[in-house]
Amino acid sequence: MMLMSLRYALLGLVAQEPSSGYDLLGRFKISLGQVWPATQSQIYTELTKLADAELIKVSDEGARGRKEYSITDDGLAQLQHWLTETMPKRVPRNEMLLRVFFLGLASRVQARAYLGAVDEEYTKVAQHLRTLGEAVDWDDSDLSVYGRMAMEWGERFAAMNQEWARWALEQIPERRA
Amino acid sequence: MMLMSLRYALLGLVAQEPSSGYDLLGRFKISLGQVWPATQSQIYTELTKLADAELIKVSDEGARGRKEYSITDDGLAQLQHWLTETMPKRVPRNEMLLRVFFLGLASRVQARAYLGAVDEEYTKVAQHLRTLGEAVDWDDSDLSVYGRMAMEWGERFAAMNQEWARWALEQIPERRA
DNA sequence: TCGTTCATGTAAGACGTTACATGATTGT
DNA sequence: ACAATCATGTAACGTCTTACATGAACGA
Repeated sequence: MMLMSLRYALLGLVAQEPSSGYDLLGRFKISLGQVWPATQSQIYTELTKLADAELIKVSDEGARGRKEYSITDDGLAQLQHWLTETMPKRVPRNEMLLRVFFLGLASRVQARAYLGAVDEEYTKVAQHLRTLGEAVDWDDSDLSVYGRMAMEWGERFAAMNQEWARWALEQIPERRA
Repeated sequence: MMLMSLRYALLGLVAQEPSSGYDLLGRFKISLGQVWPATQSQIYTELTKLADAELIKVSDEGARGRKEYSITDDGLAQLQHWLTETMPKRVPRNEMLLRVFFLGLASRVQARAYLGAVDEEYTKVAQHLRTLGEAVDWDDSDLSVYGRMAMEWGERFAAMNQEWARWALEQIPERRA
């Protein structure tokens, strides 16, 4: 069984609101792209496939060749199946942790520098998310509720990484014991 | 600039200890694979490329066509550059969170079931990591120190996800307010 | 008119997964 | 003898990234 998460990401966005490829590109840039990145190339290619499979259909055509897609009944059914009947099975890749495995090949100073950089990085992410969260005015719509949930996860993830990085730094004494 | 994390994962493992493809496959299965999965096919293909690029070399040949690789000076230099001079730039994909974005398309009952399943899933992961951590006897070698660091990250990550899932459940009242 | 934004599409290549294929060695 | 394990390699296909290519419409 193939995974095709991008497929469901697009199906989900189109289900929330009929959109063109260009619209979707923007929505990936500002929100979804932090959770499931996709390039312009990928989006247009997948939209064509989705339309061929009749999971979405062109519901409107506008200026400059704009094609607005809407979800079909079939598409909605598949989306809901994915959402409620399946669970993620891929082990997520983590490049930051991959380096930790090999930190023994660098000096203590370098290892400490790395962990310090991780701490700093997530401090920035945390700040960025806080700013973003304050800029949005959340209401009690589904989009707000679940959007905030994703945002909260991001904040907790950033905090967890910071705390871990600081803890990890303490495991490597600056000078040999 | 290409990313090639698998390349560095293999370089790192070979640097820690000269290994055959088969050896590496085992090490991915028990530890690294939780952070950076790789299949048998990928490992053998990449080892050939690495040897062609002279970042590793065949240092021993054994029974059954076994080829043991060791890292070269060039390979070690590139590995250390990656380790100390570069930082991850990819946005990690998160299929679990992707679904959260679209939970508004399911019923409250289904949304709650999903978050409950996330909680359960990470409870299992947490237990598994605890068991694993107790089974290993950690010493004060680099491999132990940094291995434990990665393990600690996993435990904190699992705990964070559990706490988040429980918090998220509270955001969706069982009955309409 | 001229730069920016809107808008779509394709090609090449890197990276990842699944499946197929083969055979030697070891232990019972 | 036979099963399990050790050991390597390739093919096909799917997914992702980078780059190329084109042009209409809008606003200053």
